[in-house]
Amino acid sequence: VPASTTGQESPRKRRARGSISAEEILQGAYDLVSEASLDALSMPRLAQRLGVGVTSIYWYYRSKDDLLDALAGRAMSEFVEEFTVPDDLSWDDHIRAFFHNYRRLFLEDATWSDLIALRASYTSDSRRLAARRIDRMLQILVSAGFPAEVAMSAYQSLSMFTEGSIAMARGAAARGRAGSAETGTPSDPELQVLPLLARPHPWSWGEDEDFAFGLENAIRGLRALLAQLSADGSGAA
Amino acid sequence: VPASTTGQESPRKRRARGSISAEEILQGAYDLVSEASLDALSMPRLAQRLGVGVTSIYWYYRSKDDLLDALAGRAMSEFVEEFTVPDDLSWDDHIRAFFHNYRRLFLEDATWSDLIALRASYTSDSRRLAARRIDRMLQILVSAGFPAEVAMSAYQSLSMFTEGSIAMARGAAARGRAGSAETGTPSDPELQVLPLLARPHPWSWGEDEDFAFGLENAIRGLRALLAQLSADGSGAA
DNA sequence: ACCTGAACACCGTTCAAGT
DNA sequence: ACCTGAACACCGTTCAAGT
Repeated sequence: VPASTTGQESPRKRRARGSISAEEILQGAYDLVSEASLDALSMPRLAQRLGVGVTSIYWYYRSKDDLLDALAGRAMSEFVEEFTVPDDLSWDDHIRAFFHNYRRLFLEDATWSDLIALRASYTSDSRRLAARRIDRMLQILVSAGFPAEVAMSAYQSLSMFTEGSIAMARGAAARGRAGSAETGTPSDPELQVLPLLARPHPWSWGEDEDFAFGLENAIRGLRALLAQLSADGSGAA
Repeated sequence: VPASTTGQESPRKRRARGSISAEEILQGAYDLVSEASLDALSMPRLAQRLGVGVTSIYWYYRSKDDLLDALAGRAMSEFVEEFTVPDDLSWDDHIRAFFHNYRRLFLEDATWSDLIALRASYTSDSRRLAARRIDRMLQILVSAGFPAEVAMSAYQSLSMFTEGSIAMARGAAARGRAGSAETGTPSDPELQVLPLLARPHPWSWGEDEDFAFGLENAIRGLRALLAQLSADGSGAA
C-alpha cells in the first residue's frame, strides 16, 4: 500500500546518475563530524544526511576506512594551512614559536586531531606545504651553525616531545570522569621527596608548564651542543 | 526436536551459581586478546570462549568499557612490574636507563600498550609501585642538586617526550601499508637544506636514533641548568 | 544471588539487480 | 556508469524471566 496523498515518510526518489560525487560525500562526512562527533559518523547516518542510499557511498569509497583516510587528509590540510611561524626569528625563538603553535593548534580542536593522530595521512599538497615549513626551520638551524643531521634530529625529537605532550594533555582531559574506587589517596610512607606523588593523578598536572619547561630545556641543550661543536671546530688548545 | 543421542552442537548446560567470577572473565578476555588481538575481543566471542551465556558477563561488568578498563589495569600492572632501573647510577645514567627501558617495554608489546595508551588506568597497587619508581628518580635528581619542582618538571617533560616517541614509532610501524597514490616523490625545488624532506615519509625515519638524540639533548639541557643554578647560588661575582 | 535466551537497535559490507 | 534495497553477519546492551 504506497502512500499517495500526504507526503509523510516520503521514501526518497531515486537520484539521477551524476547527482552524487566523492567530494559531496566527503563534505557531508566532514559536516557530520563537525556538528556531532567522530562516533556519530556511520555509513547509514551519512547516507541519510546526504539523501542517498547507503550503498551508493560504496561506489565512491571502497570502505569506511577509505572514507576516514580521505577525511583525515582533509583535516590535515586545514591544520597545515592554519599553521604559521613568524619570519626573522632567532633559531631558538623560531623553535619556540613553531612547537608552541603546533601544540596549540592540535589542542584547540580535539575531534580532528584525534582522527589525524590515528591516521596521519597527508595529502600530497599538504605534505609539500608541511615540508616547506620544516625545511625553513632546518635552514635556520643550519644557518645558526648546526650540522644538517643534527638539525634534522633536533626537529624530529622536538616533534616527538610535542606529540607526546598533546597526547598526554588530551588523555588528562578525557579522564575527567574519575574511576569510582580509585580516588582515595594512598599516602605511601615510602615516598620521600614529593608528597605530590601520593595524589590520585600526580603525573597529569601542569601540562602547559611542563611542556614549556621541556621545550626550554631542549633549547638549552641545543645551545650547549652548539657551543661544544664550535669549540671543537676551532681547535682544542 | 532436541538432539539426544550424539553430542553434536551440545547447547551448553546452564552453569551453577558460583561457577563464573569477575576474575575468570578478566582472565578469559586477557587470553583472548593475547592469542588474537584487541579487535577480536567481543562480548559474544568472550562468552563462547568461557562457555557462558553472553549476558552473564554483564552481571560482573556493567559494560564492555568497564571490562576494557579492568583489562587495561591488568596490563598496566604487568608493565609496571616488569619495569626496573638499576641501583647506584648517576643522575643522568638513571634518566637514560629509566626512559630507554620505558620505551623499550612499550614498543615490545604493541597490543597491550595500545590499550593502555587509550585508557591509562592504574590499579591502586600499580600506581603505588609506579609512584615509588618515580620518587626514586626524583630523589636522585634532588640529591644531584635540582630543586624538587625542577625535578618534577624534568620527569614530566621526559615522559611526554618518551610517550610521543612511542606513539610515533608505533604509527610509523602501522603505516607499513603505503597509501596507493601517495608514494611518488614530489621533489619540490623550494626545499633547500635537506632533500630528505622530499621523500615520501621523511619524518618517520630513524626513530631510535632520534629518540636517543632527544634524550641526550634533554640531559645536556639539565646539566647546563644545574651548572647555572649552582653558579647563581654561590653568588654572582 | 546468579545465570540465561530472546530481542532490540544498531553496525559495515556484499550482491544482485535496476536504470 | 551510476544508484538502489534487501540481506548477511556481526555488534553491545536490555529485559523479563528462569533457578
